[in-house]
Amino acid sequence: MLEIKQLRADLDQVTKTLAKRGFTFPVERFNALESERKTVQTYTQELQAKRNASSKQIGIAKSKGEDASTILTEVAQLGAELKKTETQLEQIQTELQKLLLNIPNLPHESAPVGKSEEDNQQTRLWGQPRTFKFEIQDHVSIGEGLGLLDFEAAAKLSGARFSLMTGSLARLHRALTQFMLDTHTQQHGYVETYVPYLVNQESLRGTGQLPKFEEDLFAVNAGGKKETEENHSPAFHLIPTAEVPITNMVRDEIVPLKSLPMQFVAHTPCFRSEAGSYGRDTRGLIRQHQFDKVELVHIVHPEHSYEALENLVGHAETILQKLELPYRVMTLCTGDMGFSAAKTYDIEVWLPAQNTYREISSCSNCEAFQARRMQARFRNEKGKPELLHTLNGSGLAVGRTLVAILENYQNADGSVTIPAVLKPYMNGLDQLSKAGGE
RNA sequence: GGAGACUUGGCCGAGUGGUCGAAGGCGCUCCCCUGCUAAGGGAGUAUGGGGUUUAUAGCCUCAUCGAGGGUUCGAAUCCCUCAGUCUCCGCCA
Repeated sequence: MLEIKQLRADLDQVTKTLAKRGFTFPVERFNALESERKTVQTYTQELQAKRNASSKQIGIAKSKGEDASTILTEVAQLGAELKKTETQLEQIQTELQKLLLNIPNLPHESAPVGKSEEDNQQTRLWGQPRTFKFEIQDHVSIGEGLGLLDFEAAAKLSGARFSLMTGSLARLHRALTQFMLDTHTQQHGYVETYVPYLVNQESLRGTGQLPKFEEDLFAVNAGGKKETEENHSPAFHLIPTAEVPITNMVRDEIVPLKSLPMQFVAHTPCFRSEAGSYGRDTRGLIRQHQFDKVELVHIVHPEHSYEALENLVGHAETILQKLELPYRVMTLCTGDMGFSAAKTYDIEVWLPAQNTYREISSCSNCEAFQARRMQARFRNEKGKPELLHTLNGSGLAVGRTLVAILENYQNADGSVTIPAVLKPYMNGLDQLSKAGGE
């Protein structure tokens, strides 16, 4: 959410900046609502002040044993008018709030201006894609060939966009998350957290998934219960990323200055409906309704958030470097960034079978955008509450990392070499092979 | 699932219809006193919004005592709904 004061003071600039990401700010509607709000609010508050003063008079009079009936009848007449104008004010503010909640964050000035994916800028390139002397397979053929990956079974259990892994492949998946968590907690100073996978609407509004992106989520109700009657909304949503529960830890909090910066890491499953991506990445593990991710979140002082963003990306990159997987870092252009982000780096890993780099991590500085929605603050140097800056990034998407390992570490005989850093997590196993089904 | 108790400011805790945004205590900040320490004295100490303003200064004002609704001229106090916490019983991994 943007600061309404900024909109009032500098609407032109805001509109221009938002245009960079292809968003058209509803200027006329905003101005109309704002001026209406101002009149109605001022009037309402005048009436309220009058009522409060008179009620106080009545109290004083009664305590002295005097007669208060004159004032009483006077105030009684205020009632209806007040109720009317209060209702009106509430409606206007709801409308304004709705408008504000649907406006994306302002892109940072360092974000390259552009329309789509095409305009993203390559910022770093690491590692050299391996050259294969044999006909390579994609991760689906490799996994299925080894008898460790079964999409048919997954489809039977749940449907499309689910997967089932068994034996050493399932273990490799687990090994990856352990390795990531250990690296981040032991080498990068993150606090490990275990979080709820079902969250309420306030949390989703806080990080920006609601109200605009409800169709991307899975909604959940307690057994037998339908949507609650009042607002027709489900009790919970499954988290689309651990960013939601972790970041919302500071919602409605004023944290002491000395507790900053905070760095949290959590491993969770993520659930996404993938509405609007029909037909895209239908094969394999790339785009699933359920996938695991190790998520990194920073809660920081506003002055240090861009420094924190660089660190965050670096932490995610470390994982790929240790796994010796080639990747590149892309700075997303204004048109390709997510709703809440002011600046985003994507890390893309090399996938030989697709002969391209694919997103495996997305690291964003949301500045105060989420904090303002969440009322997440800290007590600054002057002792005043001030909005925090929040950042999040994948470190990394586990399923896609698994895909990258299968494809980059594949051998001519269909086996897959286990990356050196993962061996300790695999009980010393060297490779995934048909016999290695455990 | 059943029965009961409860939810007030950073913390503890008073407050059952009226000058209550809220006594008192602790903590914290500043000042004074005491040559250190201990003790003592004084002042201050919630958050969000609106108006005014060059101003995140000041002034005026509104809202907030778990959340939402209601009764009333007036609600922390009364009524309803929901959420959460605690105790006991049942069930369960």
